[in-house]
Amino acid sequence: MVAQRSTATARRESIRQAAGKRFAVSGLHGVSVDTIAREVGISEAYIFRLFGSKRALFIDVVVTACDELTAGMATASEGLSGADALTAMGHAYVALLADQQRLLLPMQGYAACADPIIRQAMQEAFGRLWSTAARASGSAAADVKQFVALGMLTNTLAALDVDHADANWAHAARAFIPFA
Amino acid sequence: MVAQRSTATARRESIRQAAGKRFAVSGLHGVSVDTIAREVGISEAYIFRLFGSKRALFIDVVVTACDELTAGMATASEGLSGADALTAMGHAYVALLADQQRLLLPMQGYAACADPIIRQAMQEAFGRLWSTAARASGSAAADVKQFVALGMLTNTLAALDVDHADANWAHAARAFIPFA
DNA sequence: ATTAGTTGTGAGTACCCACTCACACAAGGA
DNA sequence: TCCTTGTGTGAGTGGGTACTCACAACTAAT
Repeated sequence: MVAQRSTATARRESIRQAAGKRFAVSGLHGVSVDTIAREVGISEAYIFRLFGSKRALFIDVVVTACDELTAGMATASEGLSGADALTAMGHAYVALLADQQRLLLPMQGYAACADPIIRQAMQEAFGRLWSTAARASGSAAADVKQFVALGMLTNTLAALDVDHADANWAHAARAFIPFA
Repeated sequence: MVAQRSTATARRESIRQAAGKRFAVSGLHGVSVDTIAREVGISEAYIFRLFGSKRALFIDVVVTACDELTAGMATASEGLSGADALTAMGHAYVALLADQQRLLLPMQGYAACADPIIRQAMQEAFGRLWSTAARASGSAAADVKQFVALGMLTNTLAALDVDHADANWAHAARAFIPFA
């Protein structure tokens, strides 16, 4: 019973899509490989053939999400510097942020850092993000840290689903979001 | 074979200790109730008797950690207001932060927010933290958000174990920490 | 048509998990 | 002495989990 043949490359991509969606909300240990396989419409065994292990798939997906954020910010700040660059990156961040998955995946990556191999990968990805922000903005280290900190707060608010929460603090938190 | 009798209250407390330690690094799904039970030196069954479910234990431990942070900040800022209050709370945060567990537990709570019951509890705990910061500092909403954002960044850096990382961005990140 | 390479799976294996329940042991009061 | 109350567990149950492997089916080139 073979529904539809595909190339390994294309399969890998649909697996990444489904895995990203699931890992983002449930984390590494909150979803089984079989669940992801069913969503893609293939067998569990084939995921292991294509990615080797659940951990490898997780790292692939999470690091990609981080690097997309980094790349988006680098593009946005091209030709700018200092506060202008940070503002531009902030806008880029907000634009990417419409897709909550991109915020939740890094957070699930941080949460899974008990595993040394995942931690190593996350340190590198976070380092690229930080360095990109630092390079673009010039030398104002304090601004960079505030910028990255706002990003982390945004991740947290996404996890808390503050958009659908109704409380005083939630309104206050939402109000800040377009952080330029 | 009964090693040592104890009161339920005391048992609950040692379970919270062990569970906090494990949940902090591995998250809700990264550790089994049996592992925690062995660490305490009791049977798995007794944990379920005392806490009802793994989720209830997780919420208990994580929300307690959040509220300890909140309480610490409230105490530190007593009698102060505005920037002074935020500075005092920052110092209090740094003091509590020596125990990384207290930072990692909230983050594991955010990461587990796919579960609506956990999300509800985390929203409330986060709301108390935010409101406390807001009340203490007066009305400068922007400052409050920056303050909370730095806290979130600190959580992330703890997860990444930046203290033991050796890279340019890691040095820069560490440099900021005593954020007054 | 045969071969060789790639895509894909069914059926495991060996173990782990949250949770339950009937029951045991201890201690104080009547 | 019995009885109640609270502390504690052994032995499950039913289902899940990551991962493996022998093998099938399709495709393209010779």
